[in-house]
Amino acid sequence: MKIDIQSGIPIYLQITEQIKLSVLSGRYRSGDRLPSVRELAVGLRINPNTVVKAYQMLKDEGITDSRPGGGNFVLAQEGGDMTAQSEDIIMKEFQAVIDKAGMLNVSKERINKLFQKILSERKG
Amino acid sequence: MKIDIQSGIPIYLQITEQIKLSVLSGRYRSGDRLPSVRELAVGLRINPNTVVKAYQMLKDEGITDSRPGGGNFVLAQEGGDMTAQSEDIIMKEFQAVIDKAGMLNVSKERINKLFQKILSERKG
DNA sequence: GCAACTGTATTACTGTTATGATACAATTGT
DNA sequence: ACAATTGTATCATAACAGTAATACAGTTGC
Repeated sequence: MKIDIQSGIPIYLQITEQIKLSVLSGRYRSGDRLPSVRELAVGLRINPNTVVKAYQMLKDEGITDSRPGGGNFVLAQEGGDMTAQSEDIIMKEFQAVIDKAGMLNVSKERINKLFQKILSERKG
Repeated sequence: MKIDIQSGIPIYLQITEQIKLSVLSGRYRSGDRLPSVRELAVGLRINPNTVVKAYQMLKDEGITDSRPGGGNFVLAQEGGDMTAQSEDIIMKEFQAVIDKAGMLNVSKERINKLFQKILSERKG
């Protein structure tokens, strides 16, 4: 897990975001245990209370559950087609970038040109 | 100009961001006067001090200049190919979305499919 | 000249984010 | 049983974001 202190995005949100992505990608599966509060705090060199806040949010959103002495565990994501959820996220982000490109007067053709250039550099 | 209170992004950053984009797009040209501090504050229904902070940042970055009693004016952007700068911004954002799609195990072909779907819905 | 506007400065208050230290109760592993 | 680890709770501190009210100095327009 990576935290960007400079980004201005609250650390606890960066943590929840990345764990959500990990669940969507299958990196975390139902029943898996997250790193303990103190363990993750040391690993990221942040305050344990910040991790607590992130874990509390995940619990509130029904993504994980926790037990004192036990840990934080990923819950089964009921009724969710993870592939569809992933693609929804990506499409929304594409929409935002395309909108911004429009504001900057970049033509549709040029947008596609730039995109293909970036995509072609990607492996897989 | 639009401000999203819910986004979590500081208002003064949203203002500087949008004015920078307006300069890049040619909507604001060298010598143009920005809305006055109070005027913009009323228009966006935010505190004048928040606008002051945004305008101060633009001044610090050499994008505008200000005179008491006068206003805030856009400075000529020396040595900058605005088209190139715009495309740089867009490409970096595409890169980020493609990276995230990769983390979510979306294939290169599928990424392109999703992108074309969004782009085709765009006019222009 | 003068009123109305401009940017700028100061002080005070609230809420959020993050850190730091400490404590307690429940689970785990041996 | 017992030590170590776990989540949880509390209190204090600091920095930042945003609001609010007020004041001052310079420019503009009539």
